[in-house]
Amino acid sequence: MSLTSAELFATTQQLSRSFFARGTEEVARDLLGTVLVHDSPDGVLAGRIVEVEAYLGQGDAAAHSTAGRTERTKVIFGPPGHAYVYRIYGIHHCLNVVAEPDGTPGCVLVRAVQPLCGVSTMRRNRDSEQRTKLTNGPGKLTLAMGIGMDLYGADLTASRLTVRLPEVPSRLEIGTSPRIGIRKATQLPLRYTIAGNRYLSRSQRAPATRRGRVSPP
DNA sequence: TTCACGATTAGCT
DNA sequence: GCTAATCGTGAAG
Repeated sequence: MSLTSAELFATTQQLSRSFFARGTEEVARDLLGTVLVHDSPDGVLAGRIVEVEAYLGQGDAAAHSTAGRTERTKVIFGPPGHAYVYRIYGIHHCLNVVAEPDGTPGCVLVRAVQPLCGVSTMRRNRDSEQRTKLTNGPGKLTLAMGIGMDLYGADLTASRLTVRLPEVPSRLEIGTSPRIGIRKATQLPLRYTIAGNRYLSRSQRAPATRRGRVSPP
């Protein structure tokens, strides 16, 4: 289903800072079902968040913040509700939502959304037709929605990039599984999905199939 | 200055 | 299942 931007704004409300100023895992789960909105030069682009991953500030070897505060990761250590955007493999961008109170690291990777607004623009941005494959991956959704490094640090409670809560809440069955594509801390169950949603990056994944040494018997 | 690497994707076999 | 594409970041020299 598609919405006009007027319908979108009429049926959702802006999330406040306090929503993001909580534990990363809690924020991650609660982001499912909310709507990511980019008021872009090409019009309003929006998608319902259906898949996320939590990256913890402590005890999580896979999190970028584990190496400490750097130029790239400084926003993760700052106030919650801001965008951590980074480039991966020199090719794609990934979007994270900063969680936890100011000074405490923690963020949530947005891995997939369900297109709601501006679908024709998303098709053009992605040079792809099939609706379910426009935004079903972290690199795909940023391209489809026109999200790049210019939005690094953007305030998700008041900027061109925001997150909004549907006024009519829906009951969600939340799936939990290990995170995808990482080399470290591969077993932690920090990936959350809206179970059975058609717009997920993968419906299910077997336990890490990364190449590497297998311990001898 | 150099260098290894990665929270991905598309297009193969 | 396998791999190329492609480059900013950050640590080391």
